[in-house]
Amino acid sequence: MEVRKTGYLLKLVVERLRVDVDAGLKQHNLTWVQSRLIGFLAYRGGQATQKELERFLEVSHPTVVGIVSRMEQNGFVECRTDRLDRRNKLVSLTRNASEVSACLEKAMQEQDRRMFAGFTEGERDQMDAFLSRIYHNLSSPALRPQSPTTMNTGDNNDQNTI
Amino acid sequence: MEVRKTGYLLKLVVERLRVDVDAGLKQHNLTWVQSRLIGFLAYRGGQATQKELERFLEVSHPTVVGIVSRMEQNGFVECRTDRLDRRNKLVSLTRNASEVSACLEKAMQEQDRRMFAGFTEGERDQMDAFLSRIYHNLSSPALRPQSPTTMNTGDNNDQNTI
DNA sequence: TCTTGACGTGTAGCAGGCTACACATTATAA
DNA sequence: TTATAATGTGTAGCCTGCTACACGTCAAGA
Repeated sequence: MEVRKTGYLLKLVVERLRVDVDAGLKQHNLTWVQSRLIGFLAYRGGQATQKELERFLEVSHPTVVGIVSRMEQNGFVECRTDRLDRRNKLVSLTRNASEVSACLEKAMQEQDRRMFAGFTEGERDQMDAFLSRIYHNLSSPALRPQSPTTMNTGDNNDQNTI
Repeated sequence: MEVRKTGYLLKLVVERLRVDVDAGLKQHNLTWVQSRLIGFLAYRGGQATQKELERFLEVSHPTVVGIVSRMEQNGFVECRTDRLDRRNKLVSLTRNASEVSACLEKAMQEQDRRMFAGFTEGERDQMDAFLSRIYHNLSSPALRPQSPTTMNTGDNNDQNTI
């Protein structure tokens, strides 16, 4: 049976990764994407607009709205309107979240260690290179004869340093 | 900033892959997982129980229930109770789905070609090997000092030939 | 100034994923 | 035979993701 190809293997690995990360994060009452949001805010000095979160997380804006509102409800972030541009909604870390933030960084490193146990430096680099090539293959609409849908394909987010 | 690691790169690639596949499948009013379900049923001669689907798709049973009921509503599958074991729910392809099935196989091959454009045979093999190693690293509970949660870690589905 | 467009956000509704619980049916053991 | 366990399915409720649409705010041009 030809169904289980590399693409599916990729999906399996990512799902396993998500489960794994979520398991470690459960004690903090956080999910993967939420922890990434906290990491980003911490890096940014504790504050960002939803638009910036959207670009960093690379998800749609309604998704950000949902995540932020849940995190606000759980006391991880606070929101207020930007006085300089009232369109912007400023999201900032609460004291509680800032304390959690340090643990998260450690947990991520542990995760990373686990994931690549037995890998040499060169193998990791090669893996990254493969993934980047695949990503770019899938991003380029040029090689795409089958369905010329005018989808989000030409999205100009490709300045991402992936 | 140390947030964009290989794990995240993996996630990005898979997301891109999903978007790409869904775009091609949209014309058939199907999603990725639905197309995989059809592929499996076709391979199985057109029929399987929900439990078998669950194992093949590697998702939870409520997820299967949702997918099957949506596909039933859209006329891709039909369901009936197994007379030999009334616990089983037999899911079978409709004539319509069988016709679509052939297109899907072709689309998947095209997808695969696109994804690995520029890869040598050896590089593909290496990629697969890397992914398998990562998968197993994440699956083994031995290397896991941080949170000894009694989660689904020890799941004995590891006879999967990944 | 006023209109028009761009931009950031919010809401509705959907698909796919999960856990936890409930229930019917079958298998097994006492 | 009957009680109990295992098995397959269903339901409730949650989170993450999407598209499509609506709305307020700011910017730029007429």
